[in-house]
Formats: sequence, structure tokens, C-alpha cells
Amino acid sequence: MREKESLRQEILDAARQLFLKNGFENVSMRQIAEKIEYSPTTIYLYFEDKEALFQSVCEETFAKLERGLAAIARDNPDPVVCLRKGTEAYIRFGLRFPNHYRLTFMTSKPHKPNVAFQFSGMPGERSFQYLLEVISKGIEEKKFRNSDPMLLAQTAWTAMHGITSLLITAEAFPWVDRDVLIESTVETLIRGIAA
Amino acid sequence: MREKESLRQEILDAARQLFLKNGFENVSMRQIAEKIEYSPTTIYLYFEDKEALFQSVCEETFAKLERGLAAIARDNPDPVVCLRKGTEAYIRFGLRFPNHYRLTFMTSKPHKPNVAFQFSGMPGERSFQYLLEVISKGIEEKKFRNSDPMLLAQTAWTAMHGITSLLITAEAFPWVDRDVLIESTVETLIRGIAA
Amino acid sequence: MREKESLRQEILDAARQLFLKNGFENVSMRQIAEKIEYSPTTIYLYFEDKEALFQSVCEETFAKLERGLAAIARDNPDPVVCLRKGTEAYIRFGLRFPNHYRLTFMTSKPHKPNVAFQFSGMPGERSFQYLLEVISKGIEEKKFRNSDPMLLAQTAWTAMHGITSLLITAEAFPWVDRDVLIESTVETLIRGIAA
Amino acid sequence: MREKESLRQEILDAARQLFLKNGFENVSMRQIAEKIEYSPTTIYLYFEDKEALFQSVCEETFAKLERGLAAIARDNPDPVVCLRKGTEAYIRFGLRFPNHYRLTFMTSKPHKPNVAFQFSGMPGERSFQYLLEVISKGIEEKKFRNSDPMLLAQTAWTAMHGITSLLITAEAFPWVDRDVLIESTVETLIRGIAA
DNA sequence: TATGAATGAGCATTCATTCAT
DNA sequence: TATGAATGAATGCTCATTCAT
Repeated sequence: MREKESLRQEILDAARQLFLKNGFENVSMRQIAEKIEYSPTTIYLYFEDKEALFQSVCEETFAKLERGLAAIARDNPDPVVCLRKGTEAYIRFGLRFPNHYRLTFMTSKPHKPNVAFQFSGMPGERSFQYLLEVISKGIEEKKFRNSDPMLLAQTAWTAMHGITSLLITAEAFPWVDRDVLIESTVETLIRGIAA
Repeated sequence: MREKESLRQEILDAARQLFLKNGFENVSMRQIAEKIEYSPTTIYLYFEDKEALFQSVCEETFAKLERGLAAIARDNPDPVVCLRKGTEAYIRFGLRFPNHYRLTFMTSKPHKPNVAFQFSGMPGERSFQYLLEVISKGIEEKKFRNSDPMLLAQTAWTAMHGITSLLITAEAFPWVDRDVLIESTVETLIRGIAA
Repeated sequence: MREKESLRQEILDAARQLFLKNGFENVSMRQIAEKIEYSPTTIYLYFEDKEALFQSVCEETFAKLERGLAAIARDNPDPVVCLRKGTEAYIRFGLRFPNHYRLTFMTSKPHKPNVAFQFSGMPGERSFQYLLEVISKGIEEKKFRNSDPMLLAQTAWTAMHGITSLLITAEAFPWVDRDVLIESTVETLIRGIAA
Repeated sequence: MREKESLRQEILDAARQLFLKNGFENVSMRQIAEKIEYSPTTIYLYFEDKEALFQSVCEETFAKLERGLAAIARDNPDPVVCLRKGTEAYIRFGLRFPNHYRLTFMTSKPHKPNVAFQFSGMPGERSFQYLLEVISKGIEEKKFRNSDPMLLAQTAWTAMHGITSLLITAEAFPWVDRDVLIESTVETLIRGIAA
């Protein structure tokens, strides 16, 4: 018997690593169990089933991203600066934890929508709230195009998701310099929604 | 005994349908075999293994997209119009064949880059050429910001990929009206790279 | 902490209900534990293992049947009436608690004879005694065929067991009206052994 | 690769032995596979699943019994003699293949009626037809009590099932001589339904 | 060209049970 | 007296693949 909470966390960590490396379908409970050197049965003491374990991993990821965005929102009163920094932070978060990002934002079982989006009140939703707020503020301050804030926020999200996910997926593509591309993308977004 | 090429094609068609409906992991060779009413063994006469079959399906998909883009490039001399139409065509192609799109642009086994991008001279690359050409032309005509054409082209690609893939993955997200969002994204891109 | 005996009884009651509903093989110790809201481990404080628990449940069942037959024997001096009523009571007991009956009289692990019959002095044996007595009395009173009482008693037992068990097992068989069939069986038995 | 039909039969034989010895729930596909020295997977080439395999075993058993009863019906024109011989054959069949009999007539999953009785046109149903015919004939010839033939047939069936199944289940009970008991049971049945 | 037969490896999950407390 | 933690063994079943023909 080891520390209760720590074992739960050990499982989550092992599961995350494996899910990230191999994808949901290609990770077995056995593999996770072996990694933590417990029996497969033990996992079921902490998580209902594979699906539930996966979901818990997702929630943790969201939380991480959210904390970063919260700090940026707090520290940058100017909406243009805030959006620029937030967008970059989002992209860099994804690129720093590419498999993490894949897990959370790029994975969805066909016919079963991604768990990340099906519960309100989750960290993922809160992350989007920061984006919505900064966009709203920018519109109010006439710095962004006068448009539905929700529409612009969603537009912005797709933009930052686009570069993040494509850089992750298309590793072999002959990309230009990564930093330059990110800069170009952020700039294009800011110009695109500017008033 | 049936026509050699036709059986190969039958397999490809059956595989595509199944991969699209269920995803790579959830399609078995037996399912494909049953669909074409041949034995599973037969598939191995035409394709090395499941992976190779999957790859061939991907190639076909690229070709389809490419033909659409070729027509648009041919019919629209104005680069702004052409980019606008091409972008929209790209997005709608992805949304019309979401699993197809997922297969080709959103799937990559970690440590094994997505097949779509690992061979030069493939249809996928040719699709990108159309984009590069229209961007170049737009810059020449001073309609787009004076920048490295390759940089702008990649920026544009991430933009169209962003909305396409996110709409596919995040089915459950409370999106605004889909057409409005597409319109907004295209508009933001065009404004963003405009001269 | 609860009353010692009462917890043992709670376990027995929960186990019986589950065994009856689902059969020995389809009841897990955990299910029983959940039903009484104790931990699975606790059951092992009162019963050696699943088998022992099962056996205890069987013993209780016998006792129940026995009490019913005792009352009939006490209240009906005429052996024909007594046999008729006892037989019907036996059948109806089985049909009312079909899984109970199955548990006790229709289950035997091959190579492990049914526990119900392996201990002398058990309630099951006492039930049979009532049958033996009423048959003996009937023969003495020349109401039943002059034959070995033990032989007739066993014959009678097989008759009442036949209808009971077959109605339980062959649910899907197109039986005639159940009450009519019982009546016919009892009548046939009585006629069959009548003097 | 071995003879196709013979492997199917090998599986059936192995399965029967194991089902008989241990009961449906306590036989695993693996055990069966080990017994025939094939891989578990192979079984699935011949039988859909465990249930289907079990059912096939049942059908074989029925067929065996039916052939015996058919011969008796053919050779004995007198309904009384025919019923007597048929009943005895039925009982002896059960006692000779006790686990066989248990499998077919004494096993039913709670909530899932015994497969033996759920399909019309099965050998089990045909066996019952012989009984129904001989009873009908006996009633016509005024040798059996004037009653609904179906009712009498079912009554007779429960009688022969009673002794068969009880002798199988209650091995440990202090039975009188087995042949004498059978004789007594048959006699009691014949007398009981006699005109 | 096509297949029928066969398999080894693997899957998620459940079980009865034990042990230290 | 009661339990929380943990497990080894087993379950039915599916899969991609191979081999001999």
C-alpha cells in the first residue's frame, strides 16, 4: 500500500505519457499498470474504466493551459497586447506539449465528440472565456473590428489552433522558420480583426 | 478472378469508407474484406499491410482535393478572389469529408510523421503549390502584403486548417453559425495578409 | 459495530436474494457486500468462502420447506388428503421460489454431490421423513398400494420433483395451464399409488 | 490444417465433455482449446461464440435421444407397452448420460430460458411428439384415462423427468435399488393415467 | 489469383481472495 | 469488528497476419 493520492497521481502521469505517445486506442490498461508497477486491477480502484481515466488526464491538461492564460490576462490591460501574448502563449503551450495538445484538442473518437468539449464548467471552457473577454474589451475600446465578440473570439481560436495543430501533425512539411511563422500568424490574426 | 486493377480499387474504396466512418484503429482487415466479399488474405496480395493500405487511401484523398483547387485556380484570375474561393473550398472539403480530412491532415502517429507529408511530389504537395502560386501572384499584384510568399502561404494554410480541424474535433462546442464563422475566418485571413 | 448475529443474517439474506435472482455463478462477493453496505472483506469474517456461504443459504431453505410440511402433516390426519396437500405445497414452494428450488434440489456440482443431500440429520432429510410417514400411514390404512413405504415415498418424491423442476427449467415450453397440470400430476400420483 | 468436419466435431466433443463435467459457466473457451490442442481463436472459426457452441452440443444430445424413441415408437403398436418402454428408455438415457441430461434438461440460465426449449422444430420437440402420439393413441383405444392428450403427455413427461433428474442430482441420497425405483415410477405413471 | 485454416498476442474487465491495520 | 488496498488469475473475444495450397 502506498500513499493514496500519490498512487492516483502516479496512474494519471503514467497514463498521460502513454496516451500522448501512442494515442487512446493504442494504450492498454496493462501498459499503464506495468509502467507504475502495479497490477491492472489496481487502476480500477481509482478510475471507473479506461474512458474515465482518459478524461481525468484531459482535465489536468486543461487546467495547466488555463493557469497560463489567467496570468497573461491579469498582467496585460491592453487588449491588443493581451491577445498577442495570449495567442503566442497558447501556441507555445501546444508546441511545448505537442502530444498533450493533440490529446486535448485534436483527438475525437468518430461518433463520440471529444470529451474536452462536452462538459460545461471545465477548464477548457474557462480558457476560452479569457479569449472572449479580451476580444470584448478590444471591441469596446475600438481596437478590434466592430463585430459579435463571440464570433471574433471563435475566429481567433481557430487561427491559433490552426498553426499549433498543423505544426504538430505535419512534422515533415518543409516549414519556414518556426518562430517567423508564429509571428506571421499572430500578426495576420491581429491585422485581420483590427478595427 | 476479377480485373486486377479493379480489385485493388475495390479494396481502396471499401477501406476508405470504413476508415472514414470508424477511424484507422477501429477498422479491421476483416471488415474491409467482408465489404468487398473477398477473404482477408486477398487484401495482402495488393497491400503490404494495414498501414500501407491506409497510406494509399490517403494519397487518393489528396488527389481529390487537388482537382478541386486546380479548377478554382484555373477559373479565377484575380488572386484575392481566387484565394477566397480556394480557402472556402478547402474548408468545405474538410467539413464535407470530416473523417477523410482527419485521416489526411489531423492524424499522425507520434514518432511516425503523417504519411501525407513525408513524400515530396505527392498530390498533397501539389495542392499546396496552388496556394503558393496564388499568394505569389497577389504579392506581385500588390494585393497582398509584401512578404515572403512561402511564409504567407504557410500562414494561410494554418488559418484554413484551423477552422476546418477545430470544427471537426470540437463538435460539442457551442459554435456560432457555421457559415458565418467560415465567412469571418476567410475575411480575417484576407484582411490579415492584405497589402 | 452491529449485532454479531444480525450481520451474519443480513449477509445470508442478501446472498439468498442474489443467488436466487442470478444463480451461484453470477453472484459476486462484491455484489453481496454492496447490498448490505459492508466491505467484501467483512463477509469473510462470517463465512469461510463463497461456497460456505452458499451452503448456509441452502440449509435455511430446507428449514423453510420443512416447516410448511410439518404444518400440513399436523393438520391432516387422512393420509390421502395429507399427501395431496403436501405434494401440492411442495410443488408450489418450488414454483414460488424457483431459483431457491434450483439452488437446493437441482444443482449439484459434478463430483461434488449436492450439499443438500450429503449430511444426515439436515432439514432436507426431515422433510422427506414427513413424506415417508404419510405414505406408511396410508399403506397401513390400506389406502395406498401395499408396497415398501420407502419405495413408494421415493416414487412420490420423484413425481413432485419432476413437475416442479421441469416447470422451472423449461420456461419456454408450451405448457398447458399450470394449475391444471399440477392438478393432473397430483391426481396421477395419487391414483398411481392408490390401493 | 486438419480435416474440416472432424475438427468441428472434435470441438463439439471436447466442449461436451467439459460442459458436462463443469457446467456452462465453469468452462472457458481456453479450456476447450487446450483440450483439443488448438488455439482458442480456432474455435471461433467454427462457432460464433460460446453460447452457439453450447447450443450445438445440446442439439446433438437431443438427436441421440430422439433416435431411440423413434425406434420404440416404430416397433411397439400397443400404446401401453410403447409408453412403458419409451419411459424406461428415456430414464435410462438420462442415467446413462447424466451430465448430458443435466445439460439439456436441467440447465437454464436464470432469465434466459434453456435453449433446448426455445426453438420449435428441434429434436427435443420431436421427442415430445412421440410421447404425445402414444398418449393420444392410448386415449383413443380407451386404455388411458379420457383426458386432454396434451395434458396427459405433459404429466407423463414430468414423471419421467422427475426420477431421472433427481437420481442425477441427489447422488448422496439413500435411494432404494435403482431398478426397483424405476420400475415403481413407471408402474405408478401407467396406473395413474390408466382408464 | 485467391483462399481456408490457423494462430499468438492482446484487449478491458471482473473475480475471489489476502494482508496489514 | 471491519476495512482499504492490492493482486493473480481468469474471462470471452478480436486482431493482423502467415502459411500451405
